[in-house]
Amino acid sequence: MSAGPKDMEALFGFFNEIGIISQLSGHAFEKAMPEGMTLAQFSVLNHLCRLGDGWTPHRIARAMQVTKGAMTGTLKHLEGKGLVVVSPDPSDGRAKRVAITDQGRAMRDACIGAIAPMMQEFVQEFPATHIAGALPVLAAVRAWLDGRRN
Amino acid sequence: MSAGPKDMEALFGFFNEIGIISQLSGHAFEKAMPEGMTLAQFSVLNHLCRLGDGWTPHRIARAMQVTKGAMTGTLKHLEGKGLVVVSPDPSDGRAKRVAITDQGRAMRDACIGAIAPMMQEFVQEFPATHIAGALPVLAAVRAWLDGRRN
DNA sequence: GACATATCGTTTAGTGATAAACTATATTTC
DNA sequence: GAAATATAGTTTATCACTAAACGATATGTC
Repeated sequence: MSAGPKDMEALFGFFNEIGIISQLSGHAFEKAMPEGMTLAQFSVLNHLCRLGDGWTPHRIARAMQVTKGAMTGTLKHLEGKGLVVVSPDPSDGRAKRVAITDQGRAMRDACIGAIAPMMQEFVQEFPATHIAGALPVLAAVRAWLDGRRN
Repeated sequence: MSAGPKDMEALFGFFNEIGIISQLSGHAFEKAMPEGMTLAQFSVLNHLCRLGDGWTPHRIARAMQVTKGAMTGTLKHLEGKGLVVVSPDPSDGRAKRVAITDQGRAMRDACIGAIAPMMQEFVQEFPATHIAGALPVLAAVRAWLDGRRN
Protein backbone atom coordinates (compact mmCIF):
# COMPACT_ATOMS: atom_id res chain seq x y z
CA MET A 1 0.00 0.00 0.00
CA SER A 2 1.23 3.48 -0.81
CA ALA A 3 1.00 6.41 1.58
CA GLY A 4 -0.91 9.41 0.29
CA PRO A 5 -0.50 12.94 1.63
CA LYS A 6 -3.45 12.32 3.88
CA ASP A 7 -1.78 9.32 5.49
CA MET A 8 1.35 11.42 5.91
CA GLU A 9 -0.64 14.01 7.84
CA ALA A 10 -2.10 11.33 10.07
CA LEU A 11 1.33 9.88 10.72
CA PHE A 12 2.80 13.25 11.53
CA GLY A 13 -0.08 13.78 13.90
CA PHE A 14 0.48 10.41 15.48
CA PHE A 15 4.17 10.96 16.15
CA ASN A 16 3.53 14.50 17.21
CA GLU A 17 1.02 13.41 19.85
CA ILE A 18 3.45 10.77 21.03
CA GLY A 19 6.22 13.30 21.37
CA ILE A 20 4.12 15.77 23.29
CA ILE A 21 2.66 13.14 25.60
CA SER A 22 6.15 11.91 26.30
CA GLN A 23 7.28 15.37 27.25
CA LEU A 24 4.24 16.28 29.32
CA SER A 25 4.05 12.96 31.15
CA GLY A 26 7.77 12.86 31.82
CA HIS A 27 7.56 16.32 33.24
CA ALA A 28 4.55 15.51 35.38
CA PHE A 29 6.31 12.38 36.68
CA GLU A 30 9.42 14.25 37.70
CA LYS A 31 7.44 16.95 39.44
CA ALA A 32 5.57 14.37 41.49
CA MET A 33 8.59 12.29 42.46
CA PRO A 34 10.69 12.60 45.60
CA GLU A 35 13.22 15.40 45.41
CA GLY A 36 16.21 14.67 43.24
CA MET A 37 14.77 11.59 41.57
CA THR A 38 14.60 11.74 37.80
CA LEU A 39 12.54 9.57 35.50
CA ALA A 40 15.72 7.91 34.26
CA GLN A 41 16.76 7.02 37.80
CA PHE A 42 13.35 5.69 38.70
CA SER A 43 13.22 3.64 35.51
CA VAL A 44 16.44 1.88 36.42
CA LEU A 45 15.21 1.11 39.94
CA ASN A 46 11.89 -0.12 38.61
CA HIS A 47 13.64 -2.25 36.03
CA LEU A 48 15.88 -3.88 38.62
CA CYS A 49 12.94 -4.49 40.94
CA ARG A 50 10.79 -6.07 38.30
CA LEU A 51 13.35 -8.12 36.42
CA GLY A 52 15.88 -8.87 39.13
CA ASP A 53 19.31 -7.31 39.48
CA GLY A 54 22.80 -8.35 38.51
CA TRP A 55 22.49 -6.68 35.09
CA THR A 56 25.44 -4.95 33.49
CA PRO A 57 25.22 -1.20 32.87
CA HIS A 58 25.35 -1.85 29.16
CA ARG A 59 22.37 -4.18 29.18
CA ILE A 60 20.38 -1.75 31.29
CA ALA A 61 21.28 1.04 28.88
CA ARG A 62 20.03 -0.98 25.93
CA ALA A 63 16.82 -1.89 27.72
CA MET A 64 16.20 1.80 28.45
CA GLN A 65 17.24 2.93 24.98
CA VAL A 66 19.92 5.29 26.20
CA THR A 67 23.65 5.39 25.53
CA LYS A 68 26.23 3.81 27.78
CA GLY A 69 27.47 7.28 28.68
CA ALA A 70 24.05 8.32 29.88
CA MET A 71 23.80 5.18 31.98
CA THR A 72 27.17 5.90 33.57
CA GLY A 73 25.73 9.19 34.80
CA THR A 74 22.42 7.76 35.96
CA LEU A 75 24.12 4.96 37.88
CA LYS A 76 26.52 7.41 39.50
CA HIS A 77 23.56 9.40 40.82
CA LEU A 78 21.86 6.24 42.10
CA GLU A 79 25.05 4.93 43.67
CA GLY A 80 25.74 8.28 45.31
CA LYS A 81 22.39 8.02 47.06
CA GLY A 82 23.01 4.41 48.07
CA LEU A 83 20.14 3.13 45.97
CA VAL A 84 22.23 0.69 43.97
CA VAL A 85 25.60 -0.96 44.34
CA VAL A 86 27.85 -1.33 41.33
CA SER A 87 30.57 -3.95 41.62
CA PRO A 88 33.03 -5.52 39.19
CA ASP A 89 31.86 -8.61 37.37
CA PRO A 90 33.93 -11.53 38.71
CA SER A 91 33.84 -13.34 35.39
CA ASP A 92 34.60 -10.38 33.11
CA GLY A 93 37.17 -7.76 33.98
CA ARG A 94 35.60 -5.19 31.68
CA ALA A 95 32.09 -5.47 32.99
CA LYS A 96 30.24 -4.46 36.13
CA ARG A 97 27.15 -5.67 37.87
CA VAL A 98 24.38 -3.53 39.25
CA ALA A 99 22.49 -4.57 42.36
CA ILE A 100 19.62 -2.70 43.96
CA THR A 101 19.82 -2.03 47.71
CA ASP A 102 17.04 -2.14 50.27
CA GLN A 103 17.11 1.64 50.19
CA GLY A 104 16.73 1.45 46.44
CA ARG A 105 13.68 -0.77 46.76
CA ALA A 106 12.21 1.57 49.33
CA MET A 107 12.83 4.54 47.04
CA ARG A 108 11.19 2.75 44.14
CA ASP A 109 8.13 2.10 46.30
CA ALA A 110 8.15 5.71 47.45
CA CYS A 111 8.24 6.88 43.84
CA ILE A 112 5.32 4.67 42.93
CA GLY A 113 3.45 5.95 45.94
CA ALA A 114 4.18 9.53 44.99
CA ILE A 115 2.87 8.97 41.50
CA ALA A 116 -0.19 7.02 42.58
CA PRO A 117 -2.50 10.01 43.08
CA MET A 118 -1.85 11.19 39.54
CA MET A 119 -2.45 7.69 38.28
CA GLN A 120 -5.73 7.57 40.14
CA GLU A 121 -6.83 10.75 38.46
CA PHE A 122 -5.72 9.40 35.15
CA VAL A 123 -7.56 6.11 35.47
CA GLN A 124 -10.68 7.98 36.45
CA GLU A 125 -10.50 9.84 33.17
CA PHE A 126 -9.21 7.01 31.01
CA PRO A 127 -10.46 3.57 32.05
CA ALA A 128 -7.66 1.03 32.08
CA THR A 129 -9.33 -0.86 29.27
CA HIS A 130 -8.90 2.08 26.89
CA ILE A 131 -5.23 2.30 27.67
CA ALA A 132 -4.77 -1.45 27.49
CA GLY A 133 -6.41 -1.34 24.07
CA ALA A 134 -3.83 1.10 22.75
CA LEU A 135 -0.87 -0.75 24.23
CA PRO A 136 -0.41 -3.49 21.61
CA VAL A 137 -0.22 -1.00 18.77
CA LEU A 138 2.30 1.07 20.67
CA ALA A 139 4.38 -1.97 21.55
CA ALA A 140 4.38 -3.04 17.91
CA VAL A 141 5.42 0.41 16.74
CA ARG A 142 8.14 0.48 19.34
CA ALA A 143 9.41 -2.94 18.28
CA TRP A 144 9.42 -1.91 14.65
CA LEU A 145 11.35 1.29 15.27
CA ASP A 146 13.75 -0.56 17.51
CA GLY A 147 14.42 -3.23 14.93
CA ARG A 148 14.73 -0.70 12.14
CA ARG A 149 17.48 1.19 13.89
CA ASN A 150 20.19 -1.32 13.04
CA MET B 1 -12.90 3.68 39.88
CA SER B 2 -9.76 2.87 41.83
CA ALA B 3 -6.47 1.86 40.27
CA GLY B 4 -5.06 -1.46 41.43
CA PRO B 5 -1.42 -2.48 41.16
CA LYS B 6 -2.22 -4.19 37.89
CA ASP B 7 -3.55 -0.98 36.39
CA MET B 8 -0.45 0.79 37.61
CA GLU B 9 1.71 -1.68 35.74
CA ALA B 10 -0.30 -1.16 32.58
CA LEU B 11 -0.02 2.61 32.92
CA PHE B 12 3.69 2.48 33.48
CA GLY B 13 3.95 0.30 30.43
CA PHE B 14 1.85 2.72 28.43
CA PHE B 15 3.91 5.78 29.30
CA ASN B 16 7.10 3.81 28.91
CA GLU B 17 6.19 2.78 25.38
CA ILE B 18 5.27 6.36 24.60
CA GLY B 19 8.58 7.63 25.87
CA ILE B 20 10.62 5.12 23.94
CA ILE B 21 8.66 5.62 20.72
CA SER B 22 9.14 9.35 21.08
CA GLN B 23 12.87 8.94 21.42
CA LEU B 24 13.29 6.37 18.66
CA SER B 25 11.05 8.17 16.19
CA GLY B 26 12.58 11.56 16.91
CA HIS B 27 15.99 10.10 16.37
CA ALA B 28 14.98 8.38 13.14
CA PHE B 29 13.45 11.64 11.90
CA GLU B 30 16.56 13.66 12.55
CA LYS B 31 18.79 11.09 10.91
CA ALA B 32 16.65 11.16 7.78
CA MET B 33 16.34 14.94 7.53
CA PRO B 34 18.55 17.30 5.55
CA GLU B 35 21.78 18.16 7.31
CA GLY B 36 21.40 20.59 10.18
CA MET B 37 17.64 20.37 10.44
CA THR B 38 16.31 19.31 13.80
CA LEU B 39 12.88 17.99 14.61
CA ALA B 40 12.13 21.20 16.47
CA GLN B 41 13.03 23.32 13.46
CA PHE B 42 11.01 21.18 11.09
CA SER B 43 8.03 21.27 13.42
CA VAL B 44 8.00 25.05 13.34
CA LEU B 45 8.21 25.15 9.55
CA ASN B 46 5.48 22.55 9.25
CA HIS B 47 3.31 24.43 11.69
CA LEU B 48 3.68 27.69 9.79
CA CYS B 49 2.96 25.96 6.49
CA ARG B 50 -0.14 24.22 7.71
CA LEU B 51 -1.68 26.94 9.84
CA GLY B 52 -0.41 30.06 8.12
CA ASP B 53 2.25 32.37 9.42
CA GLY B 54 2.24 35.63 11.34
CA TRP B 55 2.28 33.84 14.67
CA THR B 56 4.19 35.23 17.63
CA PRO B 57 7.11 33.18 19.01
CA HIS B 58 5.21 32.74 22.24
CA ARG B 59 2.19 31.23 20.55
CA ILE B 60 4.35 28.88 18.53
CA ALA B 61 6.16 27.86 21.70
CA ARG B 62 2.88 27.03 23.40
CA ALA B 63 1.65 25.05 20.41
CA MET B 64 4.88 23.03 20.43
CA GLN B 65 4.91 22.65 24.20
CA VAL B 66 8.34 24.17 24.66
CA THR B 67 9.47 27.19 26.65
CA LYS B 68 9.85 30.65 25.18
CA GLY B 69 13.60 30.35 25.65
CA ALA B 70 13.75 27.20 23.59
CA MET B 71 11.74 28.89 20.85
CA THR B 72 14.15 31.83 20.79
CA GLY B 73 16.93 29.40 19.96
CA THR B 74 14.98 27.44 17.36
CA LEU B 75 13.88 30.62 15.58
CA LYS B 76 17.44 31.93 15.57
CA HIS B 77 18.59 28.81 13.80
CA LEU B 78 15.78 29.05 11.27
CA GLU B 79 16.36 32.73 10.70
CA GLY B 80 20.08 32.17 10.29
CA LYS B 81 19.33 29.80 7.44
CA GLY B 82 16.84 32.22 5.87
CA LEU B 83 13.95 29.84 6.40
CA VAL B 84 11.85 32.28 8.39
CA VAL B 85 11.75 36.02 8.90
CA VAL B 86 11.11 37.44 12.33
CA SER B 87 9.90 41.03 12.44
CA PRO B 88 8.51 43.32 15.12
CA ASP B 89 4.77 43.29 15.59
CA PRO B 90 3.47 46.69 14.43
CA SER B 91 0.63 46.65 16.92
CA ASP B 92 2.57 45.43 19.98
CA GLY B 93 6.04 46.68 20.80
CA ARG B 94 6.83 43.65 22.92
CA ALA B 95 5.89 41.04 20.38
CA LYS B 96 7.32 39.71 17.13
CA ARG B 97 5.82 38.00 14.13
CA VAL B 98 7.22 34.96 12.40
CA ALA B 99 6.82 34.53 8.66
CA ILE B 100 8.02 31.60 6.61
CA THR B 101 10.05 32.32 3.48
CA ASP B 102 9.94 30.56 0.13
CA GLN B 103 13.16 28.89 1.13
CA GLY B 104 11.47 27.80 4.32
CA ARG B 105 8.60 26.27 2.39
CA ALA B 106 11.04 24.50 0.10
CA MET B 107 12.93 23.16 3.09
CA ARG B 108 9.74 21.92 4.68
CA ASP B 109 8.88 20.05 1.48
CA ALA B 110 12.40 18.68 1.30
CA CYS B 111 12.08 17.41 4.86
CA ILE B 112 8.80 15.72 4.11
CA GLY B 113 10.32 14.20 1.00
CA ALA B 114 13.29 12.96 2.99
CA ILE B 115 11.03 11.31 5.51
CA ALA B 116 8.64 9.84 2.97
CA PRO B 117 10.51 6.57 2.38
CA MET B 118 10.43 5.79 6.09
CA MET B 119 6.76 6.66 6.20
CA GLN B 120 6.10 4.33 3.29
CA GLU B 121 7.80 1.51 5.14
CA PHE B 122 5.85 2.36 8.23
CA VAL B 123 2.48 2.41 6.50
CA GLN B 124 3.26 -0.93 4.93
CA GLU B 125 3.72 -2.40 8.38
CA PHE B 126 0.99 -0.43 10.14
CA PRO B 127 -2.02 0.37 7.97
CA ALA B 128 -3.14 3.95 8.37
CA THR B 129 -6.42 2.77 9.86
CA HIS B 130 -4.64 1.21 12.83
CA ILE B 131 -2.79 4.41 13.51
CA ALA B 132 -5.87 6.53 12.99
CA GLY B 133 -7.64 4.29 15.50
CA ALA B 134 -5.09 5.05 18.19
CA LEU B 135 -5.03 8.78 17.52
CA PRO B 136 -8.15 9.87 19.43
CA VAL B 137 -7.00 8.20 22.64
CA LEU B 138 -3.60 9.82 22.30
CA ALA B 139 -5.11 13.22 21.58
CA ALA B 140 -7.35 12.89 24.62
CA VAL B 141 -4.44 11.90 26.84
CA ARG B 142 -2.43 14.79 25.50
CA ALA B 143 -5.26 17.24 26.15
CA TRP B 144 -5.73 15.92 29.67
CA LEU B 145 -2.05 16.21 30.54
CA ASP B 146 -1.93 19.64 28.99
CA GLY B 147 -4.91 20.86 30.97
CA ARG B 148 -3.64 19.29 34.15
CA ARG B 149 -0.39 21.19 34.02
CA ASN B 150 -1.90 24.46 35.20
C1' DG C 1 -2.02 60.40 34.19
C1' DA C 2 0.70 57.36 37.52
C1' DC C 3 1.65 53.14 39.49
C1' DA C 4 1.12 48.29 39.91
C1' DT C 5 0.82 44.28 37.37
C1' DA C 6 1.04 41.31 33.33
C1' DT C 7 3.09 39.79 29.03
C1' DC C 8 6.74 39.17 25.26
C1' DG C 9 11.18 37.95 24.05
C1' DT C 10 16.05 37.25 25.56
C1' DT C 11 19.64 35.76 28.46
C1' DT C 12 21.85 32.84 31.90
C1' DA C 13 22.84 28.80 34.65
C1' DG C 14 22.09 24.10 35.13
C1' DT C 15 20.62 19.41 33.48
C1' DG C 16 20.43 15.22 30.88
C1' DA C 17 21.09 13.43 26.62
C1' DT C 18 24.17 11.99 22.34
C1' DA C 19 28.38 10.91 19.73
C1' DA C 20 32.85 9.92 19.61
C1' DA C 21 37.43 9.31 21.57
C1' DC C 22 39.71 6.72 25.07
C1' DT C 23 41.27 2.92 28.47
C1' DA C 24 41.10 -1.64 29.81
C1' DT C 25 39.96 -6.30 29.19
C1' DA C 26 38.24 -10.42 26.09
C1' DT C 27 38.01 -12.92 22.14
C1' DT C 28 39.28 -14.36 17.62
C1' DT C 29 42.54 -15.52 14.13
C1' DC C 30 46.63 -16.91 12.33
C1' DG D 1 50.97 -17.11 21.99
C1' DA D 2 50.94 -12.66 19.37
C1' DA D 3 48.38 -9.49 16.82
C1' DA D 4 44.04 -7.82 15.35
C1' DT D 5 39.54 -7.02 16.58
C1' DA D 6 35.55 -6.50 19.61
C1' DT D 7 33.34 -5.16 23.87
C1' DA D 8 32.48 -2.68 28.63
C1' DG D 9 32.61 1.42 30.84
C1' DT D 10 34.30 6.34 31.25
C1' DT D 11 35.28 10.80 29.64
C1' DT D 12 34.82 14.84 26.76
C1' DA D 13 32.60 18.13 23.78
C1' DT D 14 28.34 19.64 22.17
C1' DC D 15 23.45 20.28 22.01
C1' DA D 16 18.56 21.27 23.14
C1' DC D 17 15.83 21.99 26.74
C1' DT D 18 13.97 24.03 31.37
C1' DA D 19 13.58 27.45 34.94
C1' DA D 20 14.27 31.72 36.45
C1' DA D 21 15.91 36.47 36.17
C1' DC D 22 15.75 40.39 33.25
C1' DG D 23 14.50 44.51 30.22
C1' DA D 24 10.99 46.46 27.48
C1' DT D 25 6.34 47.36 26.47
C1' DA D 26 1.03 46.99 27.52
C1' DT D 27 -2.73 47.01 30.29
C1' DG D 28 -5.60 47.71 34.34
C1' DT D 29 -6.79 50.46 38.42
C1' DC D 30 -7.19 54.21 41.25
